[in-house]
Amino acid sequence: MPDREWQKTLRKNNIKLTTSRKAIVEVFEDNRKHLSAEDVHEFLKKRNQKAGIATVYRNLDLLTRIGILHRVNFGDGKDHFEMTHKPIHHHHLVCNKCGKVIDYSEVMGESEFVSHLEKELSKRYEFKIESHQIYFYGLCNKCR
Amino acid sequence: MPDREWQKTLRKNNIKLTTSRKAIVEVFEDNRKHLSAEDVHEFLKKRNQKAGIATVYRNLDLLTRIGILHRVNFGDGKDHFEMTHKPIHHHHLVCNKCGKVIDYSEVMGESEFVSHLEKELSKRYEFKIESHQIYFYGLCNKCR
DNA sequence: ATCGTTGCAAAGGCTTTGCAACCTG
DNA sequence: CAGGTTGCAAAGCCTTTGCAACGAT
Repeated sequence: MPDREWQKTLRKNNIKLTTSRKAIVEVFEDNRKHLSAEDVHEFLKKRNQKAGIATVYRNLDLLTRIGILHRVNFGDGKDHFEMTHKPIHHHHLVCNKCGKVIDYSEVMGESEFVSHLEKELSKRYEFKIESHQIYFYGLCNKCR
Repeated sequence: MPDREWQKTLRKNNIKLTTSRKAIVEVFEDNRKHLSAEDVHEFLKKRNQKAGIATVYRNLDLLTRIGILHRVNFGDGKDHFEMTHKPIHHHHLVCNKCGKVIDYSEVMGESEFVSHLEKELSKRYEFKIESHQIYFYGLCNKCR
């Protein structure tokens, strides 16, 4: 089986492919969602691939630093992570009442507009933009 | 002196205008920035309007719930707050290296585009959108 | 064999909470 | 005067860290 993209990234950064590390990335591959450290920890337990919670934190941080994961924040007091290379680039809708998070993507013209914004801002502030996140907050269909 | 807008909001929600509460909002009025609870606490000390840190937290939360403040997150592990009704609506650029945050506004076409997005998303997900936030991450001019 | 990585438990940082005293409307 | 609000200290949560044992290259 050929290396997956993220394994190349590990090698390129001289990072070892340990059992826990591999298992953690696989949780995200099988679970295309924004998981908290505790979520990941739980998923690993279910698969009998237990890793200490400290290991989970250390790896989420490391994988974020080298660009395999993204850190997102929904205002619930903990960090969440998701794979950077999802099939489709997306953003989030967060319910202010129940905390539910909806991923959305493919709104017509959005990516073009974001490119326009990035170009304008990087020029205006001499800022090298590497990523962006858009959040909409409100009430979901159940909470309205 | 006529009531300021936020004082009406307090009254409307049956919330008392206490000394600490007033002082906290004034910190934001004089300091149009994204402050953490600790920042606010410090500013109050400087003005000899000390309030316990718990009071600061409780009020930041309350003021956020009734819409006078907005909660923003820059990935530094603590919440930051800013006045909702700034003279100009704005978003943030966050430096991944030094953590510096730049407020920006008035990029041509941005507000029109966001309205378009909101309309589309609220229809698609039956979601009542109340606010939004856009973050760009990258390297500031000093860190590049 | 080397040096990164792991687990555990302890420590740390931010935020929330219980409770009695206090203050606003 | 009633009920919201405050201060203080303790407790709660999420996250990080020290250190010895372990494991990938």
